[in-house]
Amino acid sequence: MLTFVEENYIKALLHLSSVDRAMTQKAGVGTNDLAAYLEVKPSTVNEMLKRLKEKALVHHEKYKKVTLTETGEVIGLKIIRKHRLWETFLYTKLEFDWDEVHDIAEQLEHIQSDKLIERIDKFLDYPNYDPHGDPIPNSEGVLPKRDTSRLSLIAKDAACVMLAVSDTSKDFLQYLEDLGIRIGAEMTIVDKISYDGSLKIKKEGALITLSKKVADNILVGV
Amino acid sequence: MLTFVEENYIKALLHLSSVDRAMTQKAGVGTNDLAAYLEVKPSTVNEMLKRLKEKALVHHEKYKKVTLTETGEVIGLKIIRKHRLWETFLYTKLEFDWDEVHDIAEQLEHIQSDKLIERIDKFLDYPNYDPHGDPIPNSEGVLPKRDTSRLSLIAKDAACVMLAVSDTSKDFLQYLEDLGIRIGAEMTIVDKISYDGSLKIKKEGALITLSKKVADNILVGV
DNA sequence: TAATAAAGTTAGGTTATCCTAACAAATATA
DNA sequence: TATATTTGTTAGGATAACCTAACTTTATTA
Repeated sequence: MLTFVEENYIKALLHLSSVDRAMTQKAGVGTNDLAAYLEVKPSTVNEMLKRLKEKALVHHEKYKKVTLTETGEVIGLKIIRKHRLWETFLYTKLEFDWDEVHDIAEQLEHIQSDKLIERIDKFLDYPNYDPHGDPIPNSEGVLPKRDTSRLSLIAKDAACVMLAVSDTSKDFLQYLEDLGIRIGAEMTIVDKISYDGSLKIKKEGALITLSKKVADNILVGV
Repeated sequence: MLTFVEENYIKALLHLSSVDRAMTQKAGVGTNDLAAYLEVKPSTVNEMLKRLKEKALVHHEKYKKVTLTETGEVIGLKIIRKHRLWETFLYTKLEFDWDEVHDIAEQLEHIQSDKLIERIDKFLDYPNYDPHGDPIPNSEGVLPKRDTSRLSLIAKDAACVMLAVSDTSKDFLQYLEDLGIRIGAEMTIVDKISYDGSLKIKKEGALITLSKKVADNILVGV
């Protein structure tokens, strides 16, 4: 049985290594990056890594990068599963907004009961994606797969549909909400400004201008 | 903000002092009793009481009994409210059995979000009693009141309806389940055996014999 | 490649929560 | 009421998770 804090380290490692994996090939995570992400000091991380290594949840050699073991990754995926199922529950059953669910799910994801999470899954009718469009691992830890692309990379005049966001900060989510941009929205790229990478889209007849930063964090399918 | 453990001490104090209050007048709780209930050593309790006193949650003087302050009691009632609402959620929405809900609710009751608990309350349509018949404090901490009596104290030939249990152990709850005795069941006392205090009841035409211990833990209304 | 900067580690300290063992006060009983 | 028993407290120690400060290794760059 892992502590609350140990679970957070595992989850952080999974998060940081898949962020990485998207660009490079599976580099492992640095002590400092992990410390920054968890908002603790590197020495604290070091100590914890020692413990996680003893528990065979991470690979770690002095002065090298950290990676999760097979076991560590399975545990991490289970926590992600719980987090995303709870978010979905809060959003669909309790009518929370999509920018409110993350913080509460951060707490709920640590509840220990396999039976509970399977019942929640059933209660929600086995959803594949959470309110931010993130995939929910099934009970075996397998993620549903689908192709997504950053909106900023879509060609001019192409049509696409919004599938997910890659930033779940309140600021960003509330901004999208204000613009009426939500998951499932269909849009067409009307223009791309090469100067600053911003783009103009058409959604339900309306024209909207989005900065590159915003367009980078919107994931779409074609 | 209280820690998980501090919350458990408050809840234990509330529980032990209301158990007491039922018999005497409001005696306060002893260090040893609290330690036994929480399954820690008296010295640990002592240390914690010092901290809770600093936070103005308990009254405590050396070698005397402990009582909750006004603030402490309000906090305790809030935790009880959360516990019982979660139990009700698990029972009515996720189809858990009444002997399964307690352990999971012990974890869920520590989730910090007023909005969440109010939404759960609404989702359940503002229940007054949990699956064991225990009253759920409202958002002001006020308990719904009603008269109950131990089944063991009901007169021969009297009819009554089961309202609650005063023991929520798995053993007891499963035994009642097996006997088909559940909340809302109507029954009549057919016979009382003075030798051992056991009694014979009639429920839906069937005769059932209950030990004094069992009858003590069934709460009924007339 | 040598110097500097960045990243990672170690040593020693703090707090919350637990423990055991020894002691003190209060209560029960002979 | 004197003694024994129960109840409550104190002292000192352990572990998890954090910290700062000093140090070592690796990476960068002049």
